[in-house]
Amino acid sequence: MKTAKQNKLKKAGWTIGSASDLLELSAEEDALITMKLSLASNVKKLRKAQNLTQQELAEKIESSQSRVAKMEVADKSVSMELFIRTLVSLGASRQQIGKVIGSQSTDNKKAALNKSDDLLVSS
Amino acid sequence: MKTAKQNKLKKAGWTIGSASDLLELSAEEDALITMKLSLASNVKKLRKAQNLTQQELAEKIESSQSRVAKMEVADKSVSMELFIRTLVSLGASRQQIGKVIGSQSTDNKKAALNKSDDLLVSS
DNA sequence: ATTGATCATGTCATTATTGACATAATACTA
DNA sequence: TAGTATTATGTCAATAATGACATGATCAAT
Repeated sequence: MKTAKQNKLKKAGWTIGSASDLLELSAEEDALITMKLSLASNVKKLRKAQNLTQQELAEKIESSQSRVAKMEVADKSVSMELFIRTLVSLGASRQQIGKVIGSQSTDNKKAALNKSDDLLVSS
Repeated sequence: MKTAKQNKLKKAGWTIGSASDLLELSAEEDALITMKLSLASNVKKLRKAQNLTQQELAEKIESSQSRVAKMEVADKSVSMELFIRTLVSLGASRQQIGKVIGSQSTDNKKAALNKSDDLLVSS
């Protein structure tokens, strides 16, 4: 329960903010970070499901490959705004995005979208 | 189906972006805006449910009364990030926030949170 | 009507987020 | 072994979002 999420976070540039000794998250920080991790893994999942390269997705959303990469590793420099705009561009509905935000990313592999639904193909 | 949402949007500073003659939203713009409208109305709803003034909420989230006001009218200058941080501060769970994002705001009165649940009291 | 409390709107300097670029690291294929 | 495609990381100038402040607008209650 310790280093699983935390390594990933330190790597992505997150400083586990305010509290005590080291690496203790407030419930609120945790909620935000959990959301971003889930958004990140779902961006990657949807991109791959549509056989897009990061470069191609970048063009679709009028951004750059490097920013897409940062998204997918949940770099702290990427905002909710960008995550969500990207998922929308990938064809995710509000409802699906809602689910992504409300669920865990299962930290590595298993994406949060499609726990019951399955992959959308979009426009 | 025309001026209901659109007046509110123009007032909040939204320029109905790219497309044709006037006031036509792309599906993607619409999704984003719908999310923000729903977030906005739920911030207001939760704040009131906890009998907080905008000023008090502002202190809680370390912001200002004016920014809270802008949130609640879905001003275009407020980001997803702030909406979500605010709801979290008001005690909303990821799941609840997910629901808010996935549902309509019913444009005026009826908030999206608690379609089945009901008001949370938080910390 | 006047006051007092609350909410709305405009502006601005500071900070955060952005796309772009370079370049490193990691696959994948031959 | 390369060689090529794809993804990761660092940096930075440009833009967007922020909190703060001033000032209006609304609404009660007396």
